[in-house]
Amino acid sequence: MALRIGGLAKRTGTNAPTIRYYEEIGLLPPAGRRVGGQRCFDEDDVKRLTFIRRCREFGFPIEQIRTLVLLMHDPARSCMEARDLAQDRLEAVRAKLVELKMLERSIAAFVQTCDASCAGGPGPDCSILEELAEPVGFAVVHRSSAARA
Amino acid sequence: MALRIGGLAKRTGTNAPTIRYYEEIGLLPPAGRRVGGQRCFDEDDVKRLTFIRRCREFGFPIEQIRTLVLLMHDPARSCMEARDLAQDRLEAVRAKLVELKMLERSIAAFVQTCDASCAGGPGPDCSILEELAEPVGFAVVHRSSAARA
DNA sequence: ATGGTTCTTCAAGTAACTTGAGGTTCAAGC
DNA sequence: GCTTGAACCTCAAGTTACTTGAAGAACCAT
Repeated sequence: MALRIGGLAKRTGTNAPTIRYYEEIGLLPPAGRRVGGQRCFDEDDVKRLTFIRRCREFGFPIEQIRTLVLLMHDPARSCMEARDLAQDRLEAVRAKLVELKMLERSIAAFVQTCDASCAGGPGPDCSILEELAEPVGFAVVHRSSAARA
Repeated sequence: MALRIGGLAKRTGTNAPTIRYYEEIGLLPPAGRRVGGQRCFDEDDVKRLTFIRRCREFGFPIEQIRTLVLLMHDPARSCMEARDLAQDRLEAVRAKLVELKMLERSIAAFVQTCDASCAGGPGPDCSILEELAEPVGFAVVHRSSAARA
């Protein structure tokens, strides 16, 4: 059952140096060692690292994860505090979603306009890059594309 | 018309140190100076920096922006190459959107479950944090929440 | 025992800035 | 003309979350 670092890495989708890094910053406890000095891990480590990686995917900064990990060991007060952290993250994620959707539209419009106006070969009249530099509002959309959308 | 760094910062929504940083790394050309040594900028600088910031909002890494800026000065070959860069970005943004949507669902479910099971006060039976550590697939959803969704 | 993979530590590098220290210049008021 | 405070200057170091590289030790299969 005892995993070496590469095994833990594979199980959790983490790079080995990242695992050492987490240990170094105290996000993971100092790993046990075999005779030769190599780290060894067990299923609890898999769980803990899985939790950490999932939180990272969720966009939690490391310091918040540290808090969560501490809260996990104090079950009496953990739940609502964790909930509040998660609520914050949720709002951040939703804001990011809105931004990204706007972004997607803008870039898609850019690409389409490019295809439409430059497909026949690049000419000196390609003004799309110029337009990107126009300081008008947020949306960066070619006029013809804006009309279409 | 001649702006100082603070004016350019305001016009483009950039911090002044960031502008200096861009100059340092050659993303902006060395700015002209007044008698006392302060940088001065003109409308062209506003355009260029606006372009750069917009690209950053789009998630372009600086090195790609450097390429784009160079392409802008070679109009004969710029358009399709810029299009291809934008296409790459578009795909990255779309992938990120998918990830974020999954994330949003997961966190929302977490918060809801928390509200439902812990609202009456924290008890030793709150296992939500435990579940986050379960290495089952990507979605981190309480079983009851998963059933609802 | 030998070779290839995996591990070890330590140091430095990465992106894209931000922050701080310590000093100069500018614009305005008196 | 002088002073004051904001805005500016340079240079250096700090930030986040890792990644990469060097040089060597350990493990495992043949």
